[in-house]
Amino acid sequence: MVVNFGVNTAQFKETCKGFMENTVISTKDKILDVSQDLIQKRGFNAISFQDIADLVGIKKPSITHHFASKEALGIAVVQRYRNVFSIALNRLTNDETVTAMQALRFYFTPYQDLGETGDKICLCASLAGEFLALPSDMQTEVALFFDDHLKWLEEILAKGKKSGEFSFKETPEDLAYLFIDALQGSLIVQRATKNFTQLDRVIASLTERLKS
Amino acid sequence: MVVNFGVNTAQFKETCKGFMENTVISTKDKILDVSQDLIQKRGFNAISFQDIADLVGIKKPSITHHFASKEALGIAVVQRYRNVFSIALNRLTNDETVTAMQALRFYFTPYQDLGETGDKICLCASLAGEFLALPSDMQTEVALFFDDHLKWLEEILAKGKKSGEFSFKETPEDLAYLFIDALQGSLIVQRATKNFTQLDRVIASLTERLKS
DNA sequence: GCAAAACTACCTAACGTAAGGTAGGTTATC
DNA sequence: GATAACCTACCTTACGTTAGGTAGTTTTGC
Repeated sequence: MVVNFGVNTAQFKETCKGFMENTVISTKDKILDVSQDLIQKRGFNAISFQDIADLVGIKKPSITHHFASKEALGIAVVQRYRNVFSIALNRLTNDETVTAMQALRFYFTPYQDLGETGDKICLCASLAGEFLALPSDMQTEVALFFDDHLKWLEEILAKGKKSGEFSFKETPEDLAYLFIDALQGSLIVQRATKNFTQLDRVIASLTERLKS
Repeated sequence: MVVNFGVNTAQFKETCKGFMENTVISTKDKILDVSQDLIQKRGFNAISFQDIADLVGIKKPSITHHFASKEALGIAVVQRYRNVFSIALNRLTNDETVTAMQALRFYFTPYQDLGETGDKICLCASLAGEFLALPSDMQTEVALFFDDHLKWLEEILAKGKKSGEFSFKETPEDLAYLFIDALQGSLIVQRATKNFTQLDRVIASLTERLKS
């Protein structure tokens, strides 16, 4: 199972091109991929149409042909990102054979993938960092991302507690807050301090405490 | 004891003006205060000299008289921020009468103050979110902030564990990671989701686990 | 079946605005 | 009268966006 959480879809498809026929990446998708990548690295306000165009290999005004404005592009990037997670996470909760711990371990993998890049954080964490400088429709999308994830985490933690798989004192809701905050915070801080063992240690801390 | 962690120094002094004579806030300090405030709300790349000048009540080029460049201003803001913490945190570790839990509770207060504003996050978390879009000397300052705090937290946690005040399985270093990541992440996420109980619940979770 | 029409995906050129920054003059203070 | 603090005026660069045009492809009408 693959979750596009920082991993470039276009890049991925490009790699597979030799094996998968008819897998042509549209310019529109390339723009989305490049934009997401740049936002995860530098943020929304620090990137320009020129940066994106250069990496895609088109001219600056051509972006406007696919996305009416920078805000529209930003919204499309976040919506796609939310959607990829929505599909993957729903699949997990609907699968009866997946234990709560397995689901949780799967949830960690995109964070771990991002951590390994050394220069990217979660798209929505990047946007949340400059939240008040975002167009309001983008703010809404970012907020929905966190709502989705908090709800999912709460469900999984409650499921694990009910089945006896997990043991913890807090409410599942409160523990969901701790999980997402620590994971997102970890990616942000470790990119700055360049101690890339930090995320793994935080994940170890978080999971260790589910057993007590 | 007051820590300037988001609370505007100039504003504070202005309030006290009637009671404290000779407390004149220099324009330079006002620029620093306003800049810090704006960065915590919107980030570094989304603010301009014009924004700062308007709030300080001077004209745009006058900022250049006090700070040679935007980068120089940014560095000065972070250095002052780091310094305020350095003084307050050192005072705590040097005071033998302060328990580890008291020190930790004090460490939480600036985060709680920020949480109550509803629109501000930690200066260095804001900057870390757009880390790769920052001038490299600013990156260095931001990294030092996290290094300072991680070191302090590790010390306090180790002290509390040694004295039997705290009980936890992880190393103090690993727990320090969890603490700072969860605190910083919490401010970022709750500003977006607008559920402002989040930080307090995370703090409760973190401290609860020191007793087990 | 095929020309006309419409659409898609780009391009070049240029717009108005705002950014950070500079030069040099004016005002206030000791 | 020197120095600091601030101003006006302006520069260059870059931004998002618009206008208008050109291929090439697809759809339509007879």
